[in-house]
Amino acid sequence: MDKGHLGGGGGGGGLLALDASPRQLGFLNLLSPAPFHRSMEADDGGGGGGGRGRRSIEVDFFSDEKKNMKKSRASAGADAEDHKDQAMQAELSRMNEENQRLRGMLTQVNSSYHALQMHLVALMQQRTQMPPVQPQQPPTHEDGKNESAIVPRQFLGLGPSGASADVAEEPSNSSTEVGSPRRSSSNGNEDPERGDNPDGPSTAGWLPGRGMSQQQQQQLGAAAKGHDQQAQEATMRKARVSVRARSEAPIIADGCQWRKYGQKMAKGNPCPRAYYRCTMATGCPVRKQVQRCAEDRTILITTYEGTHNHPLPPAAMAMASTTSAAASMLLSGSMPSADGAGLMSSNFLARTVLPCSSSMATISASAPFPTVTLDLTHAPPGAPNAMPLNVARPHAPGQFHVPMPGGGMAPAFAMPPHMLYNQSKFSGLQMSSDSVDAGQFAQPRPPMGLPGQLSDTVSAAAAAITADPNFTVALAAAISSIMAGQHAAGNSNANNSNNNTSNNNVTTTSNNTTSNNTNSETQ
DNA sequence: CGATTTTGACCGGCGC
DNA sequence: GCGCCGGTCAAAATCG
Repeated sequence: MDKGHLGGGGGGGGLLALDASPRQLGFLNLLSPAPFHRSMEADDGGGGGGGRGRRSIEVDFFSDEKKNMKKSRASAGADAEDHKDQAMQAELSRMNEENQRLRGMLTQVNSSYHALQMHLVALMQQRTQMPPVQPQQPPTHEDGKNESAIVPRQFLGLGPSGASADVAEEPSNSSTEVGSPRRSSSNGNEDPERGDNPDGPSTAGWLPGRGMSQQQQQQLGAAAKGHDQQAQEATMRKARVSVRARSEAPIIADGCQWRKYGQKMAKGNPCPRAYYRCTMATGCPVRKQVQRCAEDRTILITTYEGTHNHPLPPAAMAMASTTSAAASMLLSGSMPSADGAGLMSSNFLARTVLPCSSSMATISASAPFPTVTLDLTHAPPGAPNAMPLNVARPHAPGQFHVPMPGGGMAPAFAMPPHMLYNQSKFSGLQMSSDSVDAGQFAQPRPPMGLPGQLSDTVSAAAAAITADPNFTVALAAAISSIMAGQHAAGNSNANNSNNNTSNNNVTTTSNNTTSNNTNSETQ
């Protein structure tokens, strides 16, 4: 299906798919010959039937170059055609050079990304094969032993299926879902994976929402674990990851293919909320809600729910991993209600995301579902439209807003930015010099050893790219997911050190009930 | 023709 | 029990 690449394939609707196909995904396709651009739809949703009436907008990050060329052309004027030609050619050649350099940079970035990706996969595999109880785990964390066993899996595959299926079969991260929908009616049955796991309605991760929960939960209960499991599962289904990013596009390009299945006017927000379902695989439980912020319509709020149950392209994996990671954090006991814990995980997330976007990570307890919010609305340093958003954003009582060092607020943990990388267990990422470049990318700075002009060019390119919410989201997702993996692995460390007590607190919230083995539930 | 979007209707949860 | 609201379904429309 090459039809729509985006948003669900664009198909009938003519939607441009910002999101979808890996091919088009800017983040991954930095190397593509065509200028880095993304297409987008203007306007949220509204529109009349089936994509008609929709208009698409192409955003070209190199448009400035084009403009400049035009300008130069105009200035040349009629008087000197020769000069004009010469100037044009000079300009062109210069542009070509810059282009090549940019491509080189992009190649580097890409390779860095792949390196990260590989590392992530390696980590995931390690975690998968790792025995439940880790040797280094501090003895003190008694309750945590379950977690230690579990969390990694959550990272790998939050879902029930994740426990078994993911290890053996799934190449990518995937597996179960964090949150989830309810009614499966059509989907549930079709799900191929479910067929594979007969025992697990529960396993499948995607449980038909409302209606099903009872029946299947009954089955589950009978099967074994009982209420705890049920509760946990429920929580899993409900855990959500919300990403706030500045984007004119109707949806964030996260590398997945989405199909819109509904749109509703949400109370208190003039902008409609759109509901999307992942269509990369039949029966994929992942859904997302897209809505513009009522206060600032340039901000796109994308809420992910669930974990993909199919292999994902790298780009999609980043976001998918993030949702899993975030959910795992939620489930690992660091709930919002738990002060220390929430703060801890919030900070963790914040630190995770910080490097690339100076954003905020928020964990919301007030929401109906445990939600981790990644606020990427703060453009990276050097980015054109950096606008503090949090100012306008009301802080709900139940939410923890973790100030990011780059965000103008006092750092939760007083540590120099560079420490964030290291202390965030970023060491794992620094497997190659290239990875470091990724960091550069995140925090634009003049590349070393590059000529002045080039460095400017690179900075500009970096700024342009990082300014793209899609990129920041993807990068943030990748990093956060990796970190989450570390976190999960070292859960004993992270949680134990700070959250041990939190486990107790967790119980108060419905969310928290899930703290135990999520994965095992499947069987 | 197949895939997708749109949109009204439906369902279930929740608060009163 | 009733109404509100969020989320989903599914028929119709549309596009490539």
